[in-house]
Amino acid sequence: MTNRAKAYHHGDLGTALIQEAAGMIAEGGAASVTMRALGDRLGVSRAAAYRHFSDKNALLVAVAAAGFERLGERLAAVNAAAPRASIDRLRRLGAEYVRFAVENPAHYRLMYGREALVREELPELRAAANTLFEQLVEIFEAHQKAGRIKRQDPRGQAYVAWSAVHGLASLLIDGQITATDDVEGLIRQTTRTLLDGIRTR
Amino acid sequence: MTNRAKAYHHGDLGTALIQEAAGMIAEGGAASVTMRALGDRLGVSRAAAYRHFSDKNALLVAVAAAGFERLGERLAAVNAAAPRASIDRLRRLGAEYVRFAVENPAHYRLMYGREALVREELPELRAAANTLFEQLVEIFEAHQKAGRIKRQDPRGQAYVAWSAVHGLASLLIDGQITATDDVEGLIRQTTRTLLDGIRTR
DNA sequence: ATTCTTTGTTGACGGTGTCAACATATCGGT
DNA sequence: ACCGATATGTTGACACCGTCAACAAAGAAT
Repeated sequence: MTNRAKAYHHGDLGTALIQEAAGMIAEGGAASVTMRALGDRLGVSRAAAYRHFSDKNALLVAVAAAGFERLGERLAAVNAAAPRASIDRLRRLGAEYVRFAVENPAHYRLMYGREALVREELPELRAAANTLFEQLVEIFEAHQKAGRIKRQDPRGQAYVAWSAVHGLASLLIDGQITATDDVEGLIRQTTRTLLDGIRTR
Repeated sequence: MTNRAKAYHHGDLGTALIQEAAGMIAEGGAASVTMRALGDRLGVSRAAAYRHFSDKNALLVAVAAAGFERLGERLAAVNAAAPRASIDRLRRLGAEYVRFAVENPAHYRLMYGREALVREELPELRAAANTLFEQLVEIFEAHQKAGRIKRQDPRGQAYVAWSAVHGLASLLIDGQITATDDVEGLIRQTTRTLLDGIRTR
């Protein structure tokens, strides 16, 4: 009793809503998430969610935030597994980033797109995205000190790298690249080209 | 009479719908486009559009197609203005691409995103996007023959380049890059890094 | 002039997010 | 053990949305 996590009638709706919504997004895209359908799936009425989230938008923001957490964990795992700060580690990070996006297309779109989420200030999401980005900047700074990559604004370098992987991920996700070709090869070519442009000669 | 363009009651609704919808997208995003609001703006009823487009989706597809046309024109202008096939021309093309996206954020999102447009086969859009991409591939092939860039699959090179500019455009558009910094500088750094990775040493 | 076809309007339907009013379950203090 | 307060869930209603069927009108064709 007083389980702290489970409470009241349903037992931690709120987190259940986030998980279920994430599942619906994975199955049918963000557009398939409906307050009514969501309630049905959880055996709860259509308005129940409003005791936990002010808005449908707020719920989706929470789902997106959970996505940032998962992405962060995967990148951290790569960081831990790869040999000490090397160009190869950068390559692996980029590849893992794109893989996450391709494996969770609708979720990734929700995280970074402005279509499904309202424009308002979303400090929660901004913070999550920023944390990831700042880590990337630090990695570039470390590589600069080690003399492996060109000395220039590391923030700019991070933006460029992020743009490349985000762009590839987006084009794959949105079906712009008819990706029956091997995706891994494309990822490899992208990271290699990018790092060739950044590393010292 | 029989003006061929203007006809019947309104006078070429259809193209008027496309233009007005494009205007609404520019002003308030794709979500602000509503059959009712669209009709009001054109002094026409909510269902009038259905004599010209089978669907709201079909209308948006037409708007997106018009966007591809405008983008194509701008890139063609750069192509015509820049000195004969040079690395600098590549740089200018990339920069112009990103500028178009930043100047028409919602329209660009509509063109390349999968959020507002339904997943169905959209041969019209695919053809428009493909035309642009194939031109890019040809440019890379020409540069390879001239020995200015590395000899490898030009299609892959084109994908990488496209990913970089598309990624940068998307991050800027969706407010992921707090772009109070000079955007032009970021564009320059991106294209320079990318080309450094592609060109011969 | 009459008919046909194209174009536009109106009313209606089901679906959506959201809110106010209501109902109930749990908690905290006594 | 009770009881009020609070947190949680339900129901009915509203406005808005895309879309369709039935209707009206305007131009084209004969």
